This record gives sequence, structure tokens and C-alpha cells, in this order.
Amino acid sequence: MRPRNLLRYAPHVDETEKSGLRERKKLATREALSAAALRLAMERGPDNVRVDDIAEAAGVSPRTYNNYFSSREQAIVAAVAAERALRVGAAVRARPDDEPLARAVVEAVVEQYSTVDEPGRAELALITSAPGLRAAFLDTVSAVEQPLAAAIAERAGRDERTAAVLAAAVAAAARVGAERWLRSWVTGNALLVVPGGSLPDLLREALLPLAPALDAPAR
Amino acid sequence: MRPRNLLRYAPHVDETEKSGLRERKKLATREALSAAALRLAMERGPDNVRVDDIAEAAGVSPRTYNNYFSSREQAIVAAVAAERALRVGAAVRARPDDEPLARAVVEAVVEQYSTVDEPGRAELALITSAPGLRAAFLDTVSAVEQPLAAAIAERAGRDERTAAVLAAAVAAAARVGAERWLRSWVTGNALLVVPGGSLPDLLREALLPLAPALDAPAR
DNA sequence: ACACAAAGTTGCGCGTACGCATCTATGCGT
DNA sequence: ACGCATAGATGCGTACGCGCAACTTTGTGT
Repeated sequence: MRPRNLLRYAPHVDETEKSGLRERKKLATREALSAAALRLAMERGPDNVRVDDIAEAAGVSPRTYNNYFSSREQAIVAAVAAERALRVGAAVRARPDDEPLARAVVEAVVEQYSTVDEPGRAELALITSAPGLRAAFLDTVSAVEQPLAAAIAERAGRDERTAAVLAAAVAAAARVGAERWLRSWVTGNALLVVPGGSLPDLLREALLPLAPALDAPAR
Repeated sequence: MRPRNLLRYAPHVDETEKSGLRERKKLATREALSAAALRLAMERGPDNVRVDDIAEAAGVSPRTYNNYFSSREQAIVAAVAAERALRVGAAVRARPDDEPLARAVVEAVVEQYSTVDEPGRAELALITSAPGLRAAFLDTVSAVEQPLAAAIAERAGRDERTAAVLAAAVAAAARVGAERWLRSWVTGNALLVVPGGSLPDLLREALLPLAPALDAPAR
């Protein structure tokens, strides 16, 4: 099945730190690949990029490319989305302990995407214009689920199973927020820049309805 | 991207009713395909079924097969999952108006999956044993999102945007429940039949944490 | 330092996904 | 009943995803 599903990049976010030569090379290869993918997509348009081109630009075999990314879209999006979603767990843990869960989660999620707008407008335009890339970006957002589940479970008062459900709900809501953000892009191509609102604002709005569930007393 | 994503079968559930010859043929072909896919998968095992075999068994060209299903897994799962998920909207509307939203939604969702266990144990075993099929089945569950969003929006006190978020959250939670159910199958292959609980029970449990959000007063 | 185990890379081959151009069946207006 | 507009079916060609089986590089114990 193609949509072949979920993103599973790296087991640990801080792979950079584990300074084995092996790990560093791996990371470098991944970055080279996604960077090449993004650059080529920008130059030629997303549909005129062959997998072989990306591999060649990164100096590896096409087969190796597939060991890192299971689709062209993933490779391209990875350069922009990176492991933002994976850092959410840490962000939640960094919030003050006495803060209500709902607020902690919302802020943690929003935090990850508050710098998305500025750096590369052109790249974003690219992603928003190609349906495949949009889908890939949304999958990226959904990747918050697992780290988030762990972080929520750590906070007192909720068993793991409840935490998993809440994390899934949050991920889904965040996806909806991101969807709306993307939608606002496509329609207003040249006229309105950000008709629907900024990504952080839309994320907040989407997460709001879940607050009662997050802050509900543990049973 | 592979997992290529969401299921978009038919725009309307009651296509059966719109008795144009065209529509009926279309539906028939779809069913012939998914039935053939399921049967062949049962006989030979999921990995020994080629797309060409399915197409031949259904009496259409391989290319036509791809006009209906974008992956082998989808075709196989469709026979079991069918449009269960799509009926959720109607199920919600069928609940008494004065019932709290949380209860209405939970019951509507559970209702759709309460007859899954008995009819074809063998088929379910098939689905549970093949990773690709499991993923496809879970995608099926996620298809509740859109019909559910519409149904929730219709109930008083919630704007469309909130409804969309809640529907997404419910779909995600249902997916988690289904995931747990599947997990319980794989581990206990011959010994325990349903170690983790029945699908309806697991769905209820997974949806429970969202109740506060669903029943929260409209803002 | 050395050799062995573990992890990563590469080429190959099969089956799949899907755009495009063409042909056929259906539905609808007259 | 007739013919045109259109949806659907089919074939073809290209690119992709990924399992498998070598081969190469990095990590580790002695």
C-alpha cells in the first residue's frame, strides 16, 4: 500500500551527539539526500526530479537512497520538516510541572512550528503546490504522536493507554490545523499571503477543542 | 509517498440506490475485484497474489483494477471493511437528539464494528497476520473522519471547524483502539483467542478519554 | 595491531502505481 | 429512435519500492 505510511526516521533525536563515525556518516548521508532532493525540486519542479538524480546529487546509489526514504516526497519534505515533530516530547517535558497538561501540550506543539514561516517561503510554496508533497508534510506532523504519547504518560495522573489515545488525538488535531494552513496557501497564490492565519495560530485553534479532554481529572 | 494515504471510495454511501446502469456496474466491478482479491489471498496467502490474478479473476484488465484500488492491500481489506466507516455519519444521526454527543459518537462508532468478529474469523486472521493488510485495515478505520465531521457539525452547538477537529480526534482514537485489537491477535496466534478484549470493548476504552472534549459546552 | 561481528552500501530483479492516449459503453437531449 | 457528450475500460510505457544476496566499512574484544 502506498501511502505507505508512517515516518520512522531515527530512533533517537539526538543522534548527532552519539558521535560514532558511523552515526555521523549516516546522518550526513540523510541530510545530503534530502538537501539534494529539495534543491532539485526547487530548480526543476517536483515532478521533474527522478530518484536517480537525487541519488547522484548526493553521491550514493539509487538503492541506498531507498534505504533512507521510502518515497521522493519524504526526501523533499524532510529538509523542511526535519525532525521537528520528534522534538515535541522534549518540549512537553520542558514545560513547568504545575502547568495544566492542555496548555503544556499546545505550547509544545506550537513551539515546534513557530519558525516554519519565515526562513524559506519559496520552499513552502513548493510544498504547498504539489499534492504529494502536501501529504508528505502532513504525515510529518502526525509523527508527533509517539514522542508525545511518551511525554504525556510521564506526567502524573494518566496511565499509558489513556496517554496514547490523547497523543493520537492531539496529532490528529495538529494535522487538521496544518491542513488548514496548507489550504490557505493554495487558494491565495499571489494575492493574499496568509489569508487563514499563521501556522501557530491555526495549530492553537485546532488544539483548543481537545483541552477539556487533556485537562480532565485522571480516573 | 507510498502509504498512499486515505481511502476515497465512493462519494456517497448509498450508491446502490442511484440505480443508473453505469453506477451499478461500477459497484459490481468494485465488489468483484475486492471479493476476488480476498478469496485469492485466502487461498494462496497474501504474498502469492499478483495484481494480474485479481484482475483476471474479476474479469477486467489489470489497468482497470488500478482505477479502483491503488494497492493490493486496499482491495483485499475492502471486502471486509467495506464502507462500514462511511456509515458512521448516519449512525450518529440516528441516535436520539438529547443524548450527549460523547455517548452518541461512541455508540455509533462501536456499532459499526460490533459484528466484525463472528462472520469470518479466517479472513480476520489473514488480515492480522500480514503487516501490509493491518495497515490497510487501520486506514479503513480512519475513513470515519469525514462523515463523522459532517454528522457532528449537524448537531447543535458546534461550529464546523471544531467539529472537524473532534472528528479527527475520534478517528485517531478509534484507530488506536483497532491497533490494540490487532496487536492482541498477532501475539496469541494459537493460544489465547482474544487476549486484549473484543474490538467493541477496545474501541470504547479508546474513545473514553475524549468524552470530556465531546461533551464540553460550546463556546 | 588483528581478526571477527555488526551495520551499511550496492546491483539486480520483480511487481506495482499511475499518466496518457485511445476505444467503447452509457446516458441524455431532441 | 438517433447521435452526441462523457464516464469508464484498456494498453502501453515509465518510474518507483523493496526483498535479496553479495561486498565494503565501522566498531569491538583480545
